[in-house]
Amino acid sequence: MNIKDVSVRVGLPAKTIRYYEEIGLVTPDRAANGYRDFSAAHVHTLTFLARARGLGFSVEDCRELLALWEDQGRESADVRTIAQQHLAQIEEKIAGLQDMAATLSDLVRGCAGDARPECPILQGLAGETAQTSCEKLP
Amino acid sequence: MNIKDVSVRVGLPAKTIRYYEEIGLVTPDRAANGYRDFSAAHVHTLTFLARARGLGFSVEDCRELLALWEDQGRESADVRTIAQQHLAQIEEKIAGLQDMAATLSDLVRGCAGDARPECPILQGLAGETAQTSCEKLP
DNA sequence: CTTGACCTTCTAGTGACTGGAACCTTTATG
DNA sequence: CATAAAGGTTCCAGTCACTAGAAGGTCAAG
Repeated sequence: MNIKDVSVRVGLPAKTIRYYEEIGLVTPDRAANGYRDFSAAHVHTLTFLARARGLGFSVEDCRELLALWEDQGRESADVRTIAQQHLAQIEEKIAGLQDMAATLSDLVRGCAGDARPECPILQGLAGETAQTSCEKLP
Repeated sequence: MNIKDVSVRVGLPAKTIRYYEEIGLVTPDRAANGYRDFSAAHVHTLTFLARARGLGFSVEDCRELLALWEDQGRESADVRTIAQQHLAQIEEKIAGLQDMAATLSDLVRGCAGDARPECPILQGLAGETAQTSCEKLP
């Protein structure tokens, strides 16, 4: 199967697939004309990669997961450990973003959004308290 | 003020501050010996940057916000617009991550974490249903 | 035979830094 | 006064995971 068909099937840009070959995540065969030739197994691997990357696993995580995936003798505990670590990271990220969102929406809520130059958002970003006075600056 | 002191004060690595100068976000003076010399205003700008970046604004967002911040005549509506767009982006990200977390924790929950080679996590990542059978593969 | 859609490789750019080398200046200490 | 350390400077290269674009080869349809 040529790269474009694979690309459509697994939902990854052709460029990305070539890149994955470059870094050794897939190694498609080559046809006589030099075109990459992907087997069903390669497509399966790429589907795996697309999904894992979509779930936020880093490429190096993916490499590890792929190795486990292809290793018939691996312990599912290893996989579970990686997944759990990753889950913890995601949850941390979510918490961080929620913090951000809360701060930002506080700032937005305090902002009249009119033509006056006083803007609580900028004041907030500048580290001031969200009041109009500037006298307490350090 | 020398770069290290600024670095400590605003909580940005010296390298980052130099980088911000390179891309034109701050332009500290220079002492006779060639050292960067930061005024209180520069420190204030960097504090602003640290905070805005910490809230996830891109450097280009920051450039825009800085311009608004320094523009006495700007409309607070402009700032509000940027902040709201950003807030929307953050909320999208959170939703995406929550999706991920849900999928992953489903997978983790389904995984015995023992020594058997069947692993629902890998099966899930491979796009299979989380059952032990492989017969329904496309 | 030509057109257009593919394919190939290669180089370079992105964002937002970060690390390291090579060298200069200031300050404290023996 | 010599020296060592702790700071400063510039510049080049690397990170991550692609992405863009150029220059050229190949293939199927009309």
